[in-house]
Amino acid sequence: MELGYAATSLRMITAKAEVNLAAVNYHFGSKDALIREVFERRLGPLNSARIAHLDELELGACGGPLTIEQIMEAIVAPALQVSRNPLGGGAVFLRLLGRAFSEPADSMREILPAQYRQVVVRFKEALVRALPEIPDQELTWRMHFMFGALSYSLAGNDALKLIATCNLEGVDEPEAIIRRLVPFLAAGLRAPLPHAGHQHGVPPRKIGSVSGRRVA
Amino acid sequence: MELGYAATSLRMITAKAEVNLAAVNYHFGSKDALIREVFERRLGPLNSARIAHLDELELGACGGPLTIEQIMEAIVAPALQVSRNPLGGGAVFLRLLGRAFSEPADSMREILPAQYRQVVVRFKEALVRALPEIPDQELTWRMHFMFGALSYSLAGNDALKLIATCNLEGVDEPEAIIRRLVPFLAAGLRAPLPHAGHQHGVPPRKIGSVSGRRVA
DNA sequence: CCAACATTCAAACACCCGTTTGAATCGTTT
DNA sequence: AAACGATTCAAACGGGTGTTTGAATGTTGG
Repeated sequence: MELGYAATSLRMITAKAEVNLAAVNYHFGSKDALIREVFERRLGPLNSARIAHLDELELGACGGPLTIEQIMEAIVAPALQVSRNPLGGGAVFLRLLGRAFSEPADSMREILPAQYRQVVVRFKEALVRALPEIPDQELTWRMHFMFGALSYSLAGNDALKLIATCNLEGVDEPEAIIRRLVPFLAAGLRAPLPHAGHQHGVPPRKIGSVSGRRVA
Repeated sequence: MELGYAATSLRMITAKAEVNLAAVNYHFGSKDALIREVFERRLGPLNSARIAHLDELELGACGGPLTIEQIMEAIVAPALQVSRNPLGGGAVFLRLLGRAFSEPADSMREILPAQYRQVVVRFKEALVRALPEIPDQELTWRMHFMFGALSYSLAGNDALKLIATCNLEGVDEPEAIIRRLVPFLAAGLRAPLPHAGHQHGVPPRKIGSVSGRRVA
């Protein structure tokens, strides 16, 4: 979580765990297999809980579409539960998970899609029903943005803390982050379509047309 | 961009550049100084162009507040210009930049805040004037989300391509990404406040209250 | 109690890292 | 042409990496 996959050595890990270096290769086989195990143990139950939560909500809706807020609750509430339970990983695992989404290591690029495939399919279906006026392609993009903002925020990037002009209260509390993020994302998901007549937004031709040659 | 800072060796870089290994230490001093130079050369002009673009728009607005779309144009248009100019870095630099935001290397955590400080201050001011009804704290968070989603999307994370249920057209074209992202973010920035009064937006008791013990 | 297996451990292995060195080469100037 | 600083280059340096090894130590079942 702190240094990234490549820069974190097994010697650091085994020293912190007060365990012999060879133990990880004996019990897991390799560094790759170790990190894979971590995500299977922590992310597996989290994503199962998300799907279970969605199941409950859809059962309660009696076949009708859910609201965006309900769908996001099914994503977010299980994560908050993890963050509140130090034995199940706690807030530290959520930060690790956030970072994992932009981890360049090959192992991670295999692990995450495998772990999220089911979640993505189920939530996509729910979103399609909740937002019938948004085309499929567009919705996929918006889900992409949603996962991006969520993972990025949970990662709690230290670089961006320094960017903030005022002290952000609760940067380290997932609950505070999510309370702010959910309305933001819900509004984004519901955004009017760019080319759908009524909203002029930014004319596509105009974007990038103002000269940027004033660069110092 | 492909492997992250730690996993990319100077031997890979110098081999690709068909240059002697010692050249980077001779001309730059260290690996850290090399990557710092890359960002000063590419990100410096980009952020200067963003500020210049914002200046022009504010000049045209005659002291009145800008629209969200205009503000986002000032952020996005210079980036698109970079992406269209291979000599100035091209789309590859935008992807590198996106990744840099979640790069755990120490050097990066110094470089980015330094490069973005001015940009953040100016755009924050513009947003405060465009959205007077949003409290300062909330707006800082939303800017945070905005930068997060922007960097994440530009990074073009391969992991998430596999998550997509349908083929995303234009994943590799910054223009296509941004055309989709801007309305999403604009709507997010304008989102109604979770609670008209003060703090506790979503009642904490409700979110996450559905039992998650069904976890498999 | 002892054989048989499972685990721990210190040491070594082969390899890659960023950086340094000192000689060879290049370009320019006197 | 000679001298001199700037650059290139192959080689080496010290150190860190993931992984393997083989002996020592636990732990369990007959």
